[in-house]
Amino acid sequence: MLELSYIRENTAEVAERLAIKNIDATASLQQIIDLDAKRREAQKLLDDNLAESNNIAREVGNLMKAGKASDASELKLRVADLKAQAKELAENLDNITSEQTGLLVLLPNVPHASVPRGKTPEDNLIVNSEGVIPALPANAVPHWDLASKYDIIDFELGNKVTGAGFPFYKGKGARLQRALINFFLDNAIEAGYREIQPPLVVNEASGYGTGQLPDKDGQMYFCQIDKLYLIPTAEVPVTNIYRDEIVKASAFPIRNVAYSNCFRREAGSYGKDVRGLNRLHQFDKVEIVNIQHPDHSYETLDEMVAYVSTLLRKLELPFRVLKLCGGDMSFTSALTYDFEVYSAAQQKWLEVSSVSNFESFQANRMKLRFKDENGKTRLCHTLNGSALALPRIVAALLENNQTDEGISIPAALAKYTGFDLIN
RNA sequence: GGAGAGAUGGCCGAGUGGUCGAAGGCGCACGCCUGGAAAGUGUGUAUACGCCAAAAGCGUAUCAUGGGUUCGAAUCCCAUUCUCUCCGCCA
Repeated sequence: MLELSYIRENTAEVAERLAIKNIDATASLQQIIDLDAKRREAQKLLDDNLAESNNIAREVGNLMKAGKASDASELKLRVADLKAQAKELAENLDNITSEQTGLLVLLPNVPHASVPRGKTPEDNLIVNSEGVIPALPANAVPHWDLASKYDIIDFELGNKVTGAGFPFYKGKGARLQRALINFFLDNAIEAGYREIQPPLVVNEASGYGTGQLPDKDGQMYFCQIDKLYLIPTAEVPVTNIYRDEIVKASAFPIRNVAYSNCFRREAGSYGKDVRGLNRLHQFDKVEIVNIQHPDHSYETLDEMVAYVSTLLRKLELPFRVLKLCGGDMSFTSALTYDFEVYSAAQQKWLEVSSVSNFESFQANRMKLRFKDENGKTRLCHTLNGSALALPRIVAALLENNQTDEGISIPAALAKYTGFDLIN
C-alpha cells in the first residue's frame, strides 16, 4: 500500500509512474485525495464531539463528589445528545475511511525511476548474460522424458494420487531435491542469512501484509474451515514475522532465508508452458528476505542479484538477468530482476528467480517500522528473492547435462547429492 | 472434542466504576559517580490519527477484538478470537 502522505504530496508523479505499469490511476488518485479531505473533516467533528463529552463527564464527576448530584441532570441530558451525534459521526468517518482504504489497497506500487516502459515480457531489459549454452547431442530429449527414462520424477503418479502439477520425486530425483535445498540454504547461511523454518499456512492478516490479498485472492489454496491460506512462497510467513513491529535501525539489514513448499493454484494458466516441471501447483523454493533502511535498500537489491548469480555459476547453468518492464512487474514491486536459465532441450529460457525491492509498500501494509537517527518512526523497506526455486533448475540441470552415460551432476552439487551421475 | 482459568505497555506485573495512557519492577537510552567498568544514583522511555507552516503544544482513540450498560469503563454485561491447565484423541 502506498503511503497516503506520499500520494497527497506527489500526486502527479505517482500517476506518471503508475502509467509505466500501464495503469491509469488519475481518477482513483483524485478520489483518494478528495476522500482524505473529507476524512479529516469527519475526524475533527468526531474528536470535538468526544472532547466535549469527556469534559462534561469530568464536571459531573466533580459535582457528584461535591454532593450536588441534582445539578448534574442537565449535563447528563447534554451528553445523551452528544452521544447520539457521535454515533453518526463515527459511522460517517468509518465509511469514508474504509472507502479510502479500499481504493488505496487496489493501487499497485509505483515503479522505480529506472524501470523500462513496456507491456510484455519482450520489453524486459537484459542486463546480464552468463555461461555457455551447451551443444546437445542429436538424440537429446526434454526433461520430462529424462524424468521417466531414469524414473526420478513421476508425473502420472502425481495425477493419480493428487492431480496435475503435483509430481512425485523418486530415488535420485528425490535426493537431488534434498541436495539442492541444502545447497541453497548453506550458501545463504554463508552469505549472512539466518535460517527460518516457517509455517506453510498463514492467516488472512499475513496474506494481506505481503500483498497477496486482496490482489491475488483465488491464486492461493484456502482452507475454508480454519480460514487459512497455503503459502505461495516463504516470503509471506517470513516477512510477516515483522508485521506490527518497530525494529531497531542498528539491526539493518535483517536477513532471513527459508526453505518451504510453495502452493499455487495457477488458475487461468492451463495449457501454456505447463509441461513437466515448468509450472507446478506445489514446488520447493528457498527464499531470501531482507529488511533494510530506506536509504540502502537498492544497494541490498544489487547484493541479492549478485548473490543469486553466484548460485547459478556454481550450478554451471547458463543464465541471464532481466530488469522487468513496467507491464511485467508484480503488483507490489518497485523494481524486479528476473533470473532465467537456459533449458537446452526445450530451447527455452525458464524463470528461476525473481528478486524485488518493495520499498515501503509491504511495510506500510504490515506497519513494519524503525526509529531513524532523529527518533522518528519510519517505514522500512522490504526485499526478497528466490534463491532459488527448484523445479526449473532441475529441468535445466537434467536437459543441459544429459549424456549417453546419464545425467552428470555439477561438482558443487555432487557434494550434496552423494552421486555425480543419474543413470 | 469435553471441563476450567486467563488475555493490561518491549517484558514481568498492580489496578474491580471517576483526575488511569495506566503503580511498581525489569529492560533500554542519556547523565552523574569511576582511572575504566560493575554496583550505585538521577532523568527519560507506547502507537495511530487529527489541529498547527513547523517545533512546542493541544485534541481523539487504543488495557485481545467487536458490541452494550453508564454522565463516566482497563474495571460491569454480551459475543468472538486466542492462550494456558486437566481429560480424551494423536505424529
